[in-house]
Amino acid sequence: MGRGKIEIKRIENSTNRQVTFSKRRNGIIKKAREISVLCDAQVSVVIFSSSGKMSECCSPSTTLPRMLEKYQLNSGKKLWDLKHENLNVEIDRIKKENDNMQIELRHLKGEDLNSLNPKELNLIEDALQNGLASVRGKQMEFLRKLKKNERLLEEENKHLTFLLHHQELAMNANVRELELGYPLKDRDFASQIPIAFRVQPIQPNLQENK
Amino acid sequence: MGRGKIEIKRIENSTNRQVTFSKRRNGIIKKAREISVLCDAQVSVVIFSSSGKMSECCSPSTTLPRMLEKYQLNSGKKLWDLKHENLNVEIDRIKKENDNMQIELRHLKGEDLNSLNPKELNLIEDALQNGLASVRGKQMEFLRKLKKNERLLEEENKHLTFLLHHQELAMNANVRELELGYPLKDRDFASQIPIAFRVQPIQPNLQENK
DNA sequence: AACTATTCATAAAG
DNA sequence: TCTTTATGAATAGTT
Repeated sequence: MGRGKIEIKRIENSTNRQVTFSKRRNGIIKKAREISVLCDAQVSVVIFSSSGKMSECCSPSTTLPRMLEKYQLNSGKKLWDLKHENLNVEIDRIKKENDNMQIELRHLKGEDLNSLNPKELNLIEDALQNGLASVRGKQMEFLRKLKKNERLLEEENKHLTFLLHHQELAMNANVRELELGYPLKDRDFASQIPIAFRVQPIQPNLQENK
Repeated sequence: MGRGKIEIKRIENSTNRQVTFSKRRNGIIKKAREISVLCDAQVSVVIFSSSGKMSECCSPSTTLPRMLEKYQLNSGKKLWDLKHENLNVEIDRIKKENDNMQIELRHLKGEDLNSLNPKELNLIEDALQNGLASVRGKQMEFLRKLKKNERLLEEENKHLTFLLHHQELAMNANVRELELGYPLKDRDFASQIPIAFRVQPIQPNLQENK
């Protein structure tokens, strides 16, 4: 169809190839639409050009996924089930792992022990003792840290209290001096000291961890 | 194309429809092959007739699954990923469960305790103590069962020994009687007693479980 | 992208 | 279903 017959083999001229592709692709898609209307058929066409550009066409009465579902049913070939298979295998693997851990956890919590023999019980006992030792070690560590912290804060508190006391004494002496020297001037100097710098009661907000 | 132009609408005559389907389907598949060769394109055609019969055609350079993979990449549309999605969600769910259990297990075994606060440590300590109590309870149960069993076996042994002893005495008396009555006949009656019925030393093959 | 000579596809009939 | 055949459609090469 055209000015002369052509041989069905790859068109070497790139431009020609591209043009022919475009024409024939349109032709195929048109034909696909026609058969689907004329013959009540379901058609799916997917075409990739050599440059990777995609064209597709699917009968309006269906969708590509539905077509492919039917395809699998009809041909027995698997299109995506291979991937499913892999995922299912993975799921099974993890589930098994899960079950094993679940059992181990239950045993460590002292559940479902009836199926175990004395040797297995001993292993679990050892694991529990080790765990307990570690946990208690960590607790002791915490306790030591807290106590050390408490001690440091107490010392700092003592020091601050001492400083405050001295400052107060010095200030009182100063005020008295001012009162003697300039009885009516700059009298409320103390009230100009910001609240934050006044003496506060010691309230170490620490909790003992027993 | 043919004896007169046709309108593109469903062919009502069933036979005609079928014939036209067959012809046009062949035409489309031929065209698909041609474009794939001429233009170095990848083509996939899937056609279902109204009666459900399937035809397909795919460029020899590829496969339908690969085409569909490319299709998804290209179009962003999901063909089978909906199912994958579900499986992946399931996998994630189980993996998360797995991770949580793994962490719990490690904590119970006294590992990775640094990230825990004292309250959490206490909870783990409690769990370990409960577990230990249960395990030891079960071990004690075992021990009691074994000891009880041992006692029963010992008693049975004593009883059997007693019976054997008496039987032996009775037998000896009998033999003597026989020797006196019939000095030379049926003399080795004792040697005819099967080995299994002879007295055996008590060997309780029990292990103490400490 | 449009044109056109030619081949191809196919509708209808056998 | 297969073949034939007249005719419209598709398209290769050209502009």
